[in-house]
Amino acid sequence: MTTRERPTLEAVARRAGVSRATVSRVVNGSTTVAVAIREAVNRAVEELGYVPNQAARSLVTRQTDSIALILPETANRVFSDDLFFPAIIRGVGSELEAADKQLVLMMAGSAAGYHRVERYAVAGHVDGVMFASIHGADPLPGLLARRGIPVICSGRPMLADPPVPYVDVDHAGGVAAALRHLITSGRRRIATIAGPQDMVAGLERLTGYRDTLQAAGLPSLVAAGDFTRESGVTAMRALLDQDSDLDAVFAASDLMAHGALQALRNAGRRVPEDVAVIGFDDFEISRYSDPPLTTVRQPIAEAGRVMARQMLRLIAGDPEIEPAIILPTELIIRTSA
Amino acid sequence: MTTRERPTLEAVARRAGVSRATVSRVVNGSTTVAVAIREAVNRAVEELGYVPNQAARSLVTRQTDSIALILPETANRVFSDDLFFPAIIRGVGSELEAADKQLVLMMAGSAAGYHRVERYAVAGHVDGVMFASIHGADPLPGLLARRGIPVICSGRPMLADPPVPYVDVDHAGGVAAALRHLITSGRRRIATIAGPQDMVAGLERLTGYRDTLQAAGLPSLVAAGDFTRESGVTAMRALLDQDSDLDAVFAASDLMAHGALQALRNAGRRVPEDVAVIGFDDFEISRYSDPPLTTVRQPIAEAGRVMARQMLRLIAGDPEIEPAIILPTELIIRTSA
DNA sequence: TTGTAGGCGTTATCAC
DNA sequence: GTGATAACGCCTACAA
Repeated sequence: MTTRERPTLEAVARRAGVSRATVSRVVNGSTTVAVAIREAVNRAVEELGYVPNQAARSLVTRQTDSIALILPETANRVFSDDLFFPAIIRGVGSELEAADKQLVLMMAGSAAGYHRVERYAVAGHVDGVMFASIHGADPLPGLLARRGIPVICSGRPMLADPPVPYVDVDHAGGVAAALRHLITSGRRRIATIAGPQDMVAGLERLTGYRDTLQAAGLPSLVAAGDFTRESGVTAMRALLDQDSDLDAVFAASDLMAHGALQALRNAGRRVPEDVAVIGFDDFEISRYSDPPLTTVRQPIAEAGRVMARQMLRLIAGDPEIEPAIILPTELIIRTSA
Repeated sequence: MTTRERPTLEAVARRAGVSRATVSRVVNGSTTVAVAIREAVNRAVEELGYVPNQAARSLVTRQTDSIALILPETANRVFSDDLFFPAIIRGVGSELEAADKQLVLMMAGSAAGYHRVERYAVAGHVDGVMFASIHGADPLPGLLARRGIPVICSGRPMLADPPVPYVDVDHAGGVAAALRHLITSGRRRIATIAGPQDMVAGLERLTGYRDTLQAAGLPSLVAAGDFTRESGVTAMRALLDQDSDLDAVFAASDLMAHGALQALRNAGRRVPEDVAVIGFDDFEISRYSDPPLTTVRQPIAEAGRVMARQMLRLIAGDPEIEPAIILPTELIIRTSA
């Protein structure tokens, strides 16, 4: 390991025969430097392999050019086979890359991790913080915002002392479209597998289900899930126990829908002949399920992109950040319903 | 947004009626501070909500307590439905969390992104750099190592000017076990869907296939893939075109195996009756495929954990880092073969 | 257009 | 034990 001493501005200046200030100007792209000198400096930078020390730089500029994305989950949940996080990371990443900002991903599943994240952000390690999802009345977004740190949430924060701008999708509209499709095709005993009720996405999809069925004068039947495939299997079994004649299920996530498909198959039900199934997400794999899944598509990657864009505006000091942006959802009809 | 001024050491010192040096000692947990003073300082820290400025701190300590994990792919590839990256991130993340280090994930798919990553690391933003996978003769690991930055790779780097320590799995052993299983169960026309040949994982699995078949005196039949499901579909079709009587396929990744299952079904072949299929990875979803996939399990998350552990030792200055650690693979027999 | 000099917030080396 | 004080490497008025 060649622990070569890292050259400083000073070293470059000496080599180029100019002052530190001039080197700094060239490095930062100032236009008020004579061409000859600029070239001499650039040559010296090249020869020495000079790269500015980030700590020294941000000590004075108070900027780091990197932005955090908080995943308030354990690594195990974030990167299991749930494709929500990957999609949002993809969206955020592409947008920040275009802006030449560095994305700093942070998993904050444990209490310790949570605290580390807070300190990390407050310590000025990043210029802003985005939240990929929010559990319950999470105090962190408000806390950081109060510290003067730019914050944007994906998903409406349930609590936000200083209101934090957010990006979300139209849960209610998507659910309503799904249920209308089921009702129109003659289904009358429509159950749901709900998502976790400490998350806005889980709450709003369940509310949408209840409201729509009530308006249609149909009974509702609810089983609890947590967005995972396993919980879908369990919930589907519970639903069949409660009403063996149900003819449709709306699952609040694609993974739970896949679990439901599996449980239905094991119970000897045909999909969609006996029971129609609709999910929510439209992950890639839902095109390959057996049968291919009818589902509500939510533009997760797009939400990530929009969130990153809002963050960049916030950091740039744009005073007119929309307090909320709601992206549309769309029913994708395949075979399962 | 309450842009409250961030308190400094100075402010805390004034409030507690001590010097900056003493506050620094307390904050950093020095034991040589009188109890009464320590408490006074802690109170002041609490009241002011003081958090050390990371830039100032690392300017002098030359440490950041964060470690980068480079994903040399576009965000689209990293977080598609390929579960390799999530697994390695999970492993690395859990280990670093335990060590109270911050994991900084960086996607470096584009040339620009690649360059940004290099600068980011050289600028001293992180204490060390891990590579999640390596394409071809990637110069970056060696380049960073030459700069004196601690580097660990997952997967043997093909090029490493100063040799870089790495963690990998036993590709050859896994492939051999898979092929032995096929041969033992009577298969004689065993094809393979190879992975990308610019990656060690792709290379070694193909080599393992060729060597084992040759030793068994069986013919080999190879189609190229790139680890994705789609490439698996295409490759399987090509293989059937070349030898419609083949009776087994070894795919170098689970996703390609899934693609192969799909293509075989579409071609009217039964699995495993007509054609046996074996994959490589053992992702969660492979337990749910139709039929459940026989596959070579590689301990990806464990590789991530080991890699992180080596990195921590490297940073701590441990002089005895193993140049290579190879983790075992295991054949998981399900239904497809 | 270029150079000088002060300061960003910490840590660490000294005396006291 | 505690307090001055000098770095750490860079940016940026301000002067020249």
